[in-house]
Parts: sequence; C-alpha cells; structure tokens
Amino acid sequence: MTEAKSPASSRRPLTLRDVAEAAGVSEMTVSRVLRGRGDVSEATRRKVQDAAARLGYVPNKIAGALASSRVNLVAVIIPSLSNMVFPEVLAGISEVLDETPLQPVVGVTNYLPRREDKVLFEMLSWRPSGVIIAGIEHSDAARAMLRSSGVPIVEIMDTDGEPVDAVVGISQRRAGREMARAIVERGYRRIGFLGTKMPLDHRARKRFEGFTETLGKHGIEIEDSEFYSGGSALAKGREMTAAILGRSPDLDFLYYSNDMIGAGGLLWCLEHGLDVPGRIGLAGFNGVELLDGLPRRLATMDVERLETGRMAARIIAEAASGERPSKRRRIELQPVLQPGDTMRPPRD
Amino acid sequence: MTEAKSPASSRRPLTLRDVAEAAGVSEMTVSRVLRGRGDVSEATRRKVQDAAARLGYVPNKIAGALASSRVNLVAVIIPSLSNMVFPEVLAGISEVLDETPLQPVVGVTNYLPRREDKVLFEMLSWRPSGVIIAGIEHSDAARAMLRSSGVPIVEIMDTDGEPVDAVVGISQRRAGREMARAIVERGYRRIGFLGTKMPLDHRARKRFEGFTETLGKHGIEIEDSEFYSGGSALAKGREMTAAILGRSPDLDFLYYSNDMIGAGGLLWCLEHGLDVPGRIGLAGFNGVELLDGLPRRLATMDVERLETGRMAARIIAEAASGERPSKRRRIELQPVLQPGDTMRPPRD
DNA sequence: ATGAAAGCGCTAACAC
DNA sequence: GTGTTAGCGCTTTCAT
Repeated sequence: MTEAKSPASSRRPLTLRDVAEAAGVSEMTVSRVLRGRGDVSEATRRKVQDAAARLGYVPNKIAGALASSRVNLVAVIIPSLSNMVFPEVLAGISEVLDETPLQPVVGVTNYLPRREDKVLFEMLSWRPSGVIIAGIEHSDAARAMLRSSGVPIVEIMDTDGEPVDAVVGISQRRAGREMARAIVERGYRRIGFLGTKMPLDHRARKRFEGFTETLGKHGIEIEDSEFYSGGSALAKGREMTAAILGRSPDLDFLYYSNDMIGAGGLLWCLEHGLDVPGRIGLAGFNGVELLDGLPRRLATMDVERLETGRMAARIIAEAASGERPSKRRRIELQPVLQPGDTMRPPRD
Repeated sequence: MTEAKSPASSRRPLTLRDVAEAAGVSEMTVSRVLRGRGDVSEATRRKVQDAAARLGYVPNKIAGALASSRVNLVAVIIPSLSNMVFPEVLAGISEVLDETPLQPVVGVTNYLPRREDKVLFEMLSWRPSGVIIAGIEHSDAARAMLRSSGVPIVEIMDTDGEPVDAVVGISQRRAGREMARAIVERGYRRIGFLGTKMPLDHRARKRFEGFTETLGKHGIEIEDSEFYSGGSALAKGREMTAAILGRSPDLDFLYYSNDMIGAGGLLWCLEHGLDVPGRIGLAGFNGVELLDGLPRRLATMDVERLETGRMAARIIAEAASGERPSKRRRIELQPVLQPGDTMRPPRD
C-alpha cells in the first residue's frame, strides 16, 4: 500500500488555529485543553482532543515558551559520555526529573574550557529552567554567564571551591586523602600512581593532590608514575602496569586514577602471578559496576554518582516549582572506600 | 572580593533592545551584527560587539527560532546511555554536526515504546531540523509523527524493515546469520546462546532470528540458552556461563548477545581452565573497545557505530543546508567479523 | 548601510 | 466556560 499524500504531510506544520477550526472553538480553548489548564466543559474538551489527535497536532513549544517565558528544559553540561561516570549521574538526574515537567538536555564539553563556554552559551540561549554543570572550575566568562542567567545553577562532583550557586558532590581532595590513608594504614609504603594525561581534568588533579598530601604527612613520596591518553583504558591499564613494574619492581601498591585502568592492571598482575594483595595492592577510583565481574573485586572509592545526580535535579526541580530555595546550597557527599580484594586488611 | 550586585544580575534577561540602546543603534542592526548577516560598517559592528560583550548579552534563541522558523537542533533518540554502543554513535553524530551550525539533542527511551512516543513528541514540539532515531520499529503513532514532521528522519542501526525516510546501519538479521556461518565453518556444532531478557530490543531479537535461521540450514539447533536482565553485565556473563555449562557441559560454543557478558564468560572459562578456543569457542557482539584489554581478544562482530553516526548526521546536515536530498536514502553497512582469539580458524 | 513595520504561534490577562 | 486582545523577543521584508 502506497502512502497517500494525506493532508497531514503538507509541509506546513499544524497550528493551534488549525485545531481550533477543526473543533469549532477558539484557539484559546484549544490551548487550555491541550495544557489541561482552566475550566473547559467535558464536551468541548473531547471535541478538541479528538480534533488534535485526528490531525496529528504537535504543539509548537517555541511559540509556547516565548509567550509564557517558561521553558521546561534543564541544561546538563558534562565533559564526556564515554566515561561511564557521567551517564550514571545523568541517570540520577533523569530519575528525578521524570517526576516533573522538566526535561534534561545534555551538552558535552570534552573537557575543553572553550567548548564548555560555547555549550553553556548555546544552552543558556534556550533559556532553560536550570543548569547542572560538572565541576566547579569554569572560565570567568562561564561564571559570569551562569551568574547572570537568573536560573538555579548546580555545580556537581567537586566541592573544593566556591560555587556560583549550589553544589553537590564529594571533595575530590578528600577522596584522594582518604585513599592515601587507607593505603598507609594497610602497611603499603612504596607507591606508584597511574593516571590520565589530562591537565584539564581538575577532579583527577585534586584527587592526586590530596593523595600526595596525605602520603607526605606520613613521610612517603610517590616512587613512580605513569600517564596515558586515549585508547582502550583496560589495555592501557595493562601496558602501564607492565611498564611501571618493569621500571620499579619494588612497588608494593598501585593507585589508578580510574577503575578501568585499574581493572587492566589487576588482570595483568594476576596473569603474571603476582600475589595480590600480599605482595602488591591495587586500587582504582569510582566504584563502577563493571568491577563486579572481575576475578577479584578491585579496591575503589565509590562517589555516589546516582545520588549526586538525584540531589542536583531535586534542587533545580524545587526552584522551578516555585518553592523558596532550600537552605542546602552545599551538599557534600562522602566518598566510600570499598576495599574489595586487592588491599590487605588494616594493621592495628 | 564580594560580588557586587551588578546590573547584569538583575532578574530580567537582556534583550536585543538593551544592547541596541547601549550601542546607540537600532535593534535590527544589532541583530545583523550578532548573526553576521547583511552589510554593517566596521565601526558599528565594533560598537555593537563591545556593547553585547560588556553587558553579557545572551541571545534568546526561542524568539529567534519563532521569528525565523529555523531551529538548529537535531533530535537524537536512543534507548539507553549505559550501553556503550549508543554514546559511540553519538560521538559520530557530534563529530559531523560540529562542523555545522546544528546541535544534537539527546532523548533516551529505555527501550520503552511508550517513552519513545513521548520523547519523540516532546522533541518534535521543539521543531528540530532533523531526527535521528535508533531502530526501525516504532509505534504507529511514532511513525505518523515522524512522517508528518516535515523534517528529514534517519533511522539507524537496523535496516531490516521499511524506514519512514532514510536509514543507516547494518542488517541485524544478517549479522546473526554471518556469526552463525562463521561458527559452523569453524567446526563448532553444539551451540549455546546467552542474551538479555529484552523482548523490546528488536535488534537483539533479529540477530537471534538470523542466527538460528542459518544454524537451521546446517541442521543445527541451539542446545541451550540463558537470559538475564539488570545488574553488572560482566558479572552476569560469568554467572550465566557457569549455569549453562553446568547444565550442558558438552556445549562447544557460546554466543553472547553483547561483548560485556561475553567478556565475563571468557574470564570464567579461563579461570576454570577450559581450552578456549579448542574445547569451546566464544563470541560476543559489537566490537567494543573494552575488549582490547582482556586476556584474550573475544571474537565479536563490529558494527561500525561511529560511521553509522557520521553518515546519519551527514544526511541531516545536507538536508538542513538546503542541498537537494542525496539519492542514498538507504545505507547498509557491513558487519565485520573479528575472530579474535576465541574461535579456532575455519576448516577448509 | 541602517531603520520601521509586521508578524512568527502561542499564552496571560481580562472581558463576557 | 469561552472569547478577545495584546504582546513574548526576535527576524523578515521593505523602505530609505
């Protein structure tokens, strides 16, 4: 059966007026029915709904938004989608916004400040009801845009600094410090660090700073380190582990800046018969679900990504629904050490 | 330094008129400068740009879009962000759209037709310049909306069916058939299948149908199967592998519906000392980068996700830039078998 | 090279 | 309960 050239396929999209004429009422009445606002008699309501459905009317939110100056979009700005951390935060955001009329719109910056500025500018030009943005480090321009946007802003995943408005997440420095403490408590002393070559990843940098700071207090310095960029993180974890242990075979702990390279390192160590966690301990960062299926559970630090997303979304949703802003503008979640099977127990 | 209550932080967002007044020209001139259209003298151009920058003016795209009936958004509708396949397609889309004025806007359906209808409706109500949507199976309502939207539509990742407009991807049935052929050619005969419990994942279903169809032609039936839902795919892969081999120890090949559970299965087999690929062969599906770091490279079928995204985006970009639509409305990419190390070589 | 007028499709506010 | 009027902040079109 060939598609008949139905009227619906004419190039001009339908307007309220079309529905109004088809239903024999005013545009205003159609508008009320379609938004479920105001009093409309059951009879006209049905007439209108029938007409709209029959014609296949899709409202024009552009016009609606302009007229009402209400836009049910929440800008969500994150550095990447390929690091599973961010989709998980997004899941938390969606979960909460699904209960509201708000909708998330995602922008990706690839960790580039320039792109962040641009993405933010683009999104703000759609006049969203709120902004959730990863990190607390932004260009002056970005901070100015956020400040003068007039909508609620939630910076997430890093509380080390001054937020523009609200902030939800963990202290990355503290996460680094706590991991260092856990390692030292467990008697490891010769420590290697493996991470990404990403000067622009402020969260990784702060973790590293916190980590070295606490080691320093115990008179320990990182003995060797390896950095990578690009490629399959699992494979890189293997390569880097081989390289660092080739150079510095006496290391007794390897701290990886993310779970994926940590998993690669774990596989390498097991294949090479190293005694984990006796001879050498391993830890990653993030607590990604993936780890559950590894031969041993890699030690890691869970950062409550889902909850971060949820709380950020709640702040926006509250503000958008006109509630007076809650007092809690700064929510610091606690990173939770999961020692898994790749760290020996603490000495007492 | 405390933030002074600058005029910019007044609650009313700036309009063109504000910039026009500040620059001492008409709104129209400001509009021209900001869009880089029409002839404006260098002098006024500078005046306007200065004023806009100084005030921190962010244009209102809602008003602009309504006036020009041009919206530089491309709706991208996918089932999930946690299956890495989709972020990769998105990366291909972004790569191409970054060279154009177009911007992707992502909607996630969680594999639910209801949600797909809703997300599509919401996105169409913003009058995007095009739609890229995963799959070729949609509700009647969704197909009607797509058809009457008046914008270019590209359905991706599955070519087995009648697209509304254009389609880019692989034939999932064919991918299933080719995997079956490869397995049979390599002398495996007692085959188990492990997959997701997702009646709504049409692509997985079609692959399965193609798979069994080709096996059938060789007089082979699947001997046993396992299905899962939820949880860590890697862990599930292990569990299911243990379960299926516990029940049916004579299986000599396991076909997993995705690489993640395949990887879990591979780890399990290696830990239990099974001879892979001699005693038992394994294969997954998708060709995810993750696999590079596994102890052995899992056999898989690469489906060119990046390229799929790129080509879909190109079709939209062409149409949006007013070029007459290219003839290629149906682009079938070829799934590529990557035998890795978990299938023995074909018998000749 | 610049400006003035009209209107995009809808909703707020007010009449009836 | 329903209709009318006047914009929302831009861009299009046409005049100068």
